[in-house]
Amino acid sequence: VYTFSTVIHAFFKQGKLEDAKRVLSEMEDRRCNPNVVTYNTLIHGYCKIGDLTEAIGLKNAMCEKGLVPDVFTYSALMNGLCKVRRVTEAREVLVEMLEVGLMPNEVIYTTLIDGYMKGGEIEEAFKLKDEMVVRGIQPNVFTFNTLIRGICKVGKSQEANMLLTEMMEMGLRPDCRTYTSVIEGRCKEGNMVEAFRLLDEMAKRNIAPSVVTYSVIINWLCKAGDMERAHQVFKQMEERGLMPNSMVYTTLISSHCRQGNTEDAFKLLYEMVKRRIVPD
RNA sequence: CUGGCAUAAUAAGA
Repeated sequence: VYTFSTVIHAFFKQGKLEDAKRVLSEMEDRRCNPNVVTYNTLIHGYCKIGDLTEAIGLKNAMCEKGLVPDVFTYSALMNGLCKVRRVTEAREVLVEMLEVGLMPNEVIYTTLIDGYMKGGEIEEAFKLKDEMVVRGIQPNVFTFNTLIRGICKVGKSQEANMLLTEMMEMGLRPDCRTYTSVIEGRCKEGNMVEAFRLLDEMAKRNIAPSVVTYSVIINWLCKAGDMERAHQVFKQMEERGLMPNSMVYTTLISSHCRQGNTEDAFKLLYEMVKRRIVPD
């Protein structure tokens, strides 16, 4: 069962839905009964491709076979529902969990919080954070990153800083994603000085910026029309040994195009092709 | 009965 489940997972990761299905039927042919993990893997796979009908069907099927859904089952389903903007239904799944006596964990709550945040229901997201604490579930770095990204998106950097402080007081170490969100929040306000100060602060705290961190800064410099500094940061990124990806190139290329500078745009396109970075 | 191995959540462009 372990082997089959692993193979199904691998196929889903590559988007090979048909192959995953074939493995499942082979399992059944060999009377190797799928267990909770097998079902969770399938449910997660269907959720990722947005096929909630199939995912929900599988959850019902496993119940009919006498298998009991666990937190993995519920979180996969909730995440799937959230990603297709069916947050209310995701919430109902949480209610169902509680009804059957399953204790939600920080993953469950973070999933829902993210669903509400991305749906613009910020107040509800924070209510859930309080609710999890009341239940004795500690928010973790994922939870804080989700909250911080959400409020940064709506331009509340001050509140983001308060959350940053709060998480550190809890003994949680902000990571690269935490900073990337906060940096984008500052960029969005047009406060590049603070954005660069935060990049510096990361270095001091030994938190390595990623390609995404740099791409956020590059993107906002481009938006401001400051191509010169955008390229400086691009260079800095490469000097740190980070390989630019197609997203970073797209940011620069489209910005050059908008400025009517097709020459530099093509230069970059050739450069990325030469470096075996596939344009998308 | 105890333990181990497979499955779930967070950041950027067009």
